[in-house]
Amino acid sequence: MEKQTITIYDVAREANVSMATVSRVVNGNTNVKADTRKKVMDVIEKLDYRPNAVARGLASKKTTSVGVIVPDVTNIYFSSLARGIDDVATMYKYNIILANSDANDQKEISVLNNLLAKQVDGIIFMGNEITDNLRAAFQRTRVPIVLAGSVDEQNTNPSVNIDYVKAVKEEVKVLLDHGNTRIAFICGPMSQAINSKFRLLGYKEALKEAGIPYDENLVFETNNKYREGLELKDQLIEAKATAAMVTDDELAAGVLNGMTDAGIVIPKQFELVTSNDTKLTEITRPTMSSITQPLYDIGAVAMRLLTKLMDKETVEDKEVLLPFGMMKRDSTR
Amino acid sequence: MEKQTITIYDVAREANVSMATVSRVVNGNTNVKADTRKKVMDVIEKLDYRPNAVARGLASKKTTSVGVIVPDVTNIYFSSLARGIDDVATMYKYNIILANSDANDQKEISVLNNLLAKQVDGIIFMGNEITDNLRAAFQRTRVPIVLAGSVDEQNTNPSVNIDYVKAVKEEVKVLLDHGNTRIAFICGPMSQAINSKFRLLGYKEALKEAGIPYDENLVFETNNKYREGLELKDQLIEAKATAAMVTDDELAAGVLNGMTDAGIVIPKQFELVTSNDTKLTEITRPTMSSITQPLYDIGAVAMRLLTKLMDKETVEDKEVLLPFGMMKRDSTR
DNA sequence: AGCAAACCAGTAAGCGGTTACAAATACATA
DNA sequence: TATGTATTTGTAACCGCTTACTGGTTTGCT
Repeated sequence: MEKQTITIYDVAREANVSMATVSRVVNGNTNVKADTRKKVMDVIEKLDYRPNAVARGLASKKTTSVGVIVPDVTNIYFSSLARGIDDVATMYKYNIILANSDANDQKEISVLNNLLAKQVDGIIFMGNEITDNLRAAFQRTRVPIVLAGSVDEQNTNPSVNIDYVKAVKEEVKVLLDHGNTRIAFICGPMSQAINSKFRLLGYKEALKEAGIPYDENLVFETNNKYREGLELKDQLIEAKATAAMVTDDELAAGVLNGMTDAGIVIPKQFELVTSNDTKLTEITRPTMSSITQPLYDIGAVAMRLLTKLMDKETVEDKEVLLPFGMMKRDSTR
Repeated sequence: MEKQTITIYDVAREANVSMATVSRVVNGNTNVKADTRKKVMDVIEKLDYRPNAVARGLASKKTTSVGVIVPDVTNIYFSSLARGIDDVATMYKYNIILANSDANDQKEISVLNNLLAKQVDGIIFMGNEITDNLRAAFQRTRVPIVLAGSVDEQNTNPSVNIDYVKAVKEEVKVLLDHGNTRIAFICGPMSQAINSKFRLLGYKEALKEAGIPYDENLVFETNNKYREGLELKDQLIEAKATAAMVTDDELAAGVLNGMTDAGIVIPKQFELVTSNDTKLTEITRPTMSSITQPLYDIGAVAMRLLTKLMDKETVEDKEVLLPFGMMKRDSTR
């Protein structure tokens, strides 16, 4: 009892016009007389006709789908971006094909190829490490790709971010102003440019301007996991850190709770600043001061940028930096 | 300089075979002589040929894409499910087209139609309120649809869940065992069957067995937002509640922090149990006791079920209930 | 009225694959 | 060697839609 699908032919027959005409009204082509249009629309309505997007895609070479590559949707930083992407995509009649990559080079490439095979019209990539392989794969396709909340030191692709160097620098300065001289820098994988080339730089610059020597023992590289943050307390104490700049909220929550559990009073004895201003910053106790980033907007702007690229509009500014801010909450004095 | 794509024809020509043969080797059809296969594979390799999934989809009427409708990816409960779905989908060579619905009837229906127009092979639906309109739309298509972490009282679609009635009942019993007699039930929209028909029922049953009368004033309906939980403190105090069963972790975090901010010591003066065992339960202080649900697995199993349905395998058990548990943390005594 | 321009609608050739069916080749057996 | 069968491969129709091109109607203007 396969319910057979009705095609453009059925509509054409029923409306006594050619399929070309039906196609025209479906696509809003203006070269159709008003009453013909009406007649066709009525039949479409009556037959509950819905054009087959696959056939359309094949014929027009546009699928109105964009691929979204994300390390892990479960991470609220990325899901926030994804939400912005989806909303704007919907606005422009695109669908998103979402794929988790676990920030794994191999997966990223296989996922990318997969997406390209599906003929997506564009791709939004999140994940901060752009390996040479990946960059090469990016280059090999003519499908526009934009990076969201992710930097590539070589800037081969359009991207939407905030100025991480400056943001970190300013927050570290706040910490310095409070009299801290031993400020820890707790970040994700240094293999990611965003950490090693940008945020760390901001941290160093702030120290430098304050005339405080950079101390490697105050730098902690992690995998951005809550649990890792939790377990950092002893090292932090041993390093005599009195404050920390953390690059991920989950990680920061771990650090916060770990220190608190160790009996350290925050912010009195230890100040902490995090980076992404996700919901988590409000949920922890004490709440966490943070660099504020317009996460949703980063996604939204990236998608908007992508639509322009897909329409072959010329975009002047391919490297968008959105404004950031600082939100003081209870983890700083 | 449009980099032209290479098609199955190019491969056929280059390998001196017909396109049918190429198609066969690409699809792993066994009716191909070993050396022909080799020859074709070499050309595919050499030309870096990747079959056009859209054309394939049109010809074979299978897109290897499944639609995933989710209220909001930003909610960690749903993103956890989504992650399970994606992983299993990838395992079975499917891609997921993700769409946020904001749990809004209108959007859900438009998104559904959209997905169907894209010819997805199946759909996973999350969102607990299945309106008649939506149910009708579900019924109208022959594309298999499974509900993940979402119930429909009328059970018109296969689904994967835990036994919410029982889970809530057991947790409330724990609270009762601790001597609480005024236990609040704080939930999301009652328009969602999962709250009004299942969890509330579990709550009532537990009370009944304990011989405690049901008191409407102890039931709080919200929209599952952190902020709402935060603001519930006065009402909770006024209702003389000494414990609460909460149906969403973000909401619970709000309640927890609200009460704490109001000077109530948890769990000494107020006990709290939440429902989804997401990362949040570990991040709050005190940590939150929770019903444990295999969120990732619910998504994974739902997707696996869907693959069976898409393959037209007969599935005996269309209403999967996964095991749940209880995790005692610091928000209960 | 006559003719060009503007407007509408139809025809048919793809888009890049899958697949039923036919044809060709290989292999086995008598 | 002839014949039957099994195995490979090729041919071509079709999936449902877009769109270039063509031709028929209207409309506007002299």
